Parts: sequence; structure tokens; C-alpha cells
Amino acid sequence: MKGNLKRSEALKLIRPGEIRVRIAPSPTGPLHIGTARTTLFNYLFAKKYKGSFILRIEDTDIGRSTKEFEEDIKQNLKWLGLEWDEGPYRQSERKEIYRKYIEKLLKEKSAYCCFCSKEELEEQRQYKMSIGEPPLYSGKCRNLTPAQIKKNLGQGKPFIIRFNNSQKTDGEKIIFNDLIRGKIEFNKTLLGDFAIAKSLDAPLYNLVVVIDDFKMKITHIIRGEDHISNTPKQILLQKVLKLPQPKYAHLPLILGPDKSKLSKRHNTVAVSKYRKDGYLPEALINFMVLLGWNPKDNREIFSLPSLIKEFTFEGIQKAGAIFNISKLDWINGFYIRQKSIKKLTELCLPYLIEKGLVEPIFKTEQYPPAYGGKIITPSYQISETRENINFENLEKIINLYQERLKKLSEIVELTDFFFRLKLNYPKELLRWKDMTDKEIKESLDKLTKVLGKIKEKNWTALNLEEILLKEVKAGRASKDRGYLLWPLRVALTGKKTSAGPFEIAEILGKEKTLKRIKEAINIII
RNA sequence: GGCCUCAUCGUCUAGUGGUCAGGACGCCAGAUUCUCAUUCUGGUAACAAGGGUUCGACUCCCUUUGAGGCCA
Repeated sequence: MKGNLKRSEALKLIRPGEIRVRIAPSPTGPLHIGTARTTLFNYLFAKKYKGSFILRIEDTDIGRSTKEFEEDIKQNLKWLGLEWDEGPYRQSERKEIYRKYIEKLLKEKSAYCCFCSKEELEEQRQYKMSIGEPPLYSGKCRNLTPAQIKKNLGQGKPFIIRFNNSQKTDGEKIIFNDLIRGKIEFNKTLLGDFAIAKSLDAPLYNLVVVIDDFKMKITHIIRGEDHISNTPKQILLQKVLKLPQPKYAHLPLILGPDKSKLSKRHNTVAVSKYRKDGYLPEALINFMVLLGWNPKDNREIFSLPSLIKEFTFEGIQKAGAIFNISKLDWINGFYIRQKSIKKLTELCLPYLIEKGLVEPIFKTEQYPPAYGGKIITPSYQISETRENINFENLEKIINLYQERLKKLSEIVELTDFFFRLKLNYPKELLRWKDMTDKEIKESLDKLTKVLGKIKEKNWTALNLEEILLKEVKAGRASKDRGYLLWPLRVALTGKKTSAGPFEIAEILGKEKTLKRIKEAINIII
């Protein structure tokens, strides 16, 4: 709790409309779940104080940055509902700006060219560590004469540009007040002469960030805890360049199950993967915000708008949080149950189509020009049987499985039997408890007889239930409906778990229901 | 190796000197039920350790331990 006072003081300085925050992802991979959460916190803070949220693409690493990844990042941010107000700015398009600053630093002797070789540096490092000193750069090239520099350059010696940390800045300590952690102190001399550019055209991370944040008038930098150690370097650069210092807030990290920073090693870090698996954006948002933030009471379900209202830095946790997928599943299931059937059906359809269970048929209908000329109304057919299936019937199917879904993608596995011509299941599946084959057959025969008598127009789940339950009263099933209903359910679905048999029979229709029962009889004998 | 950060149930967390240490997910059990799921009820489970400060520490201070991050 130390530094708490300072923190609230800092927060008082926040004035609506002046806030400018940013995220600066590198397009060297798809949108990372950690980046998404950082974005969320930036977004919430910006929206809460009516500020601006800026997207900046850090694509200085030309080798690993791609347009595709940038696209993935933008697409998935939009999908999550985290739209930026400004940008995207690209660092690759701003080289001129950085160059000017590097030249300025060089000219003012706040930076210098270092010609030491990698081997030399490593040797030095090892030596310093062996005698128990911090492994900092010696500063050997700090005071090279112009003539020496010229000579080295003339020989084409490779070099990097280092920050000259020997000069006087106020005090030996770099101190800043983190909005989440309070006061954080660093010893300036322990920072050494860190590298700021590989060449005039290749500035390094710490420099670029400082320049960009200044140019973009960023007021608050909200980023991951992994950047804490970069902060004093950036502050040093701000001081030397006489730039205003933004406020900092370092978020706790999202951890993998092994408690290390969530990374590609932990296989599922791409937001697109969750999207494909059938997680809803609102669920992901809700889950991510709970990883490191809470409203100080027991509420757990939050929409984006409500989060904007509720968000505070006080609610942010300091310790890292392990990414716990079972809670995500639970939240996702919750949001799925909140969906209207129409909406949920629209969300599930792509999965059924992708797996080839259902195909869309596009019919173009003519309308008078006043109504737009023509519209395309998709209808659907079952791939295996070429039967038409309208949206309402699809809705009925989805409706049965709404409360069973944790992820949209599961709809395929759950409902495929509706779309199959033939079911494949072992005979044993038809057996309820200790039933003999003969008894199973009797139950199925009885079903055939009773159901066969029901007229098409009375073929509704409600009717079927009433009639079948009346039937149950007689015979062995009177004590345990399973003797009649289990074989029925298996005959219709081929699965050991499913929705209720009456509802399924209704959707299947009389003909298919009787056909499947007949097939079950064939299996049993 | 140096510097920095962090530390409450398995996991996410509430708790700011006096609480039977609360909630959620998970797990277990029960109710509903042909199965599964939903829903409801109940249960399981935590203050890293050691010193202080104090009448009293999960809470404040120190040390240790552990975990993580950054640096090359």
C-alpha cells in the first residue's frame, strides 16, 4: 500500500477530455490475449474520461512484421469491440522523425556511437559478473574523438548508438509514481549506457516509444508489468530531450499454468483462436477484465459499457493472474444462454456449414426497384440428404442445445445427428441398465406401434410426451422411464447424452423418427 | 549475475488492526431427471516462513523463502 497517497493525488489530476492513451502492438504475430487485455484497460480508461485511444503499430522489426498480422490485430480488436479513435500510426512510416532525434542526441553528446564488437561486450560482461559488479557497458567508446569516429566509420566498422548516461541529470535516482504500484525507484547509474539505435535509420524500442508518445501527446501509458524496467530508461530520455513525462500504470501480467508470462509456448494466445473456437467477444472481455481487476464487490458479470462506468485503477490487482480456461468456459456459457435464439442460430450456422452438415442456398428474388431491385435470401439444405431446412427449424435445433453449449463450435458435435442420413453407434448403447436384447426390442416395437398411430398434425413434442408417458405407466417402465425413453433417445441420436427425445422427435418428424427406430431394431436383432 | 515487481482456498479474488477470513470458477454430494446440460441446495479448500510494532495482526515494518519480469 505504500505510495497510495501519491497515487490518488495523481488520479485527481485526470481531467476529462485531456486523456490520451495508446497501445503499441508489434505485428509479429496475431493479436495476443495479453495485448487484448492491455487494450481493454486502455480503452476503459480512455472512454471513462472521454479521452482518446490511439492505435500505433510498432513495425520497426521489418523482418518479422507483416501486413497480415497487422490485419489480424485490427480485425480482432474490432471484433472485441475495442475500436480506436486515432491511427493506426505505423513506426515504419515515421523514420524521418526518429532520425532527427537521433541526430540531435548525437550532436548534443547525449548519445554516441559504440564500435565495440559483440565478443568484446560479452567478455566484459562475464568479467564484471565474475567480480560481482553489475554487467554494464564500460563506456569505452563514450569519449572517442571525432577523428577516431571518422576513422572507424571509414573502415566500415559496425556500430550501435548508445545513450550517454554519464551526464548530469537531476539526482542519481529515477523515481516515478506508478498509478497501480505507487512509488518505484531506480538507481540511474545502474542503467548504464543502454543502446538506443542500431543506426540512424534503426532506432530501438526505448527511443521510439519516447518519441512517439510525445508526438502523439500521450498522457497515460498503461502497459504490462514487463515494461517496468524500461520505464527509467524512457524517463531518462525524456529528461534529456526535455519532453513532458506521461503518467505510468503497469498492469499485472497474464500467466500461463506454469506461472510464467503467457506466450506462444502456452499454445492458445491468439484471440483469433478463441474466436474460432466459439467464444463470444463479450465473454472474452468479461473474462479478461476479471483477470487483474475487480469492482470491490461480488459482481462478476460486466458488459463493456458497464465496465467503462465502473473502471478504476484502485480495482487493479498487482500480482499476475493465471489464465484459467474453465472460468472462461463458464462465462461463455453464461453469455450463450443470454442470446436470443435467432441470434444464437446465426452464430452457430457458420460452424454447421464449415463442417459440411448444412449448406446455404442462395436464391435471388426480384423486387421492384424502389425496394432495392433484388435481395438475396439464403435458405439452407442438409448436405447429406439435400432436404431443405428452413431457418425456423434450425432455430428449433439450436434452442434445444442453448443451455448445453459452452462454446459455439460444440454445436457440431452436439447436433450432427439431425443432419446425418445414417447413425453409427454400437448396439450396447441402446441398453438401459440391465435390459436384455429382447426387452430392448420390445420397447422399440412398442414405440413403433404407438408412435405410428399418431397423426402428422399431432406430431408435437408436447403430444408425444403425453402419449408416451401414458404408455410408460404400463409395464416395466412404470417405475423407471428409462426402459422406454433411453432406447428411444439413443435410436434417434446415436449418442449417450443429448437433449430430450420428445423434442428431438418433433424436429426429426414422424417419418425419420420411425425410420431411426426401425434401424435400431435392426441393430439389436 | 544485477535491478525491479509480486505473494489470501487448485484458479480468479474480497479484505486497509478486532471477521466463524467473504464471493466466483472448479471439484464433491443432494434435489429435479431416461442421459447430458440448465437451475436450486449443501460441502471441500487459503492468509509462504520467521522476527518485530501493538492490548490485538491476513492487514504496518524488517528478514528469509518462493514466483515472475527486464537487462546480455
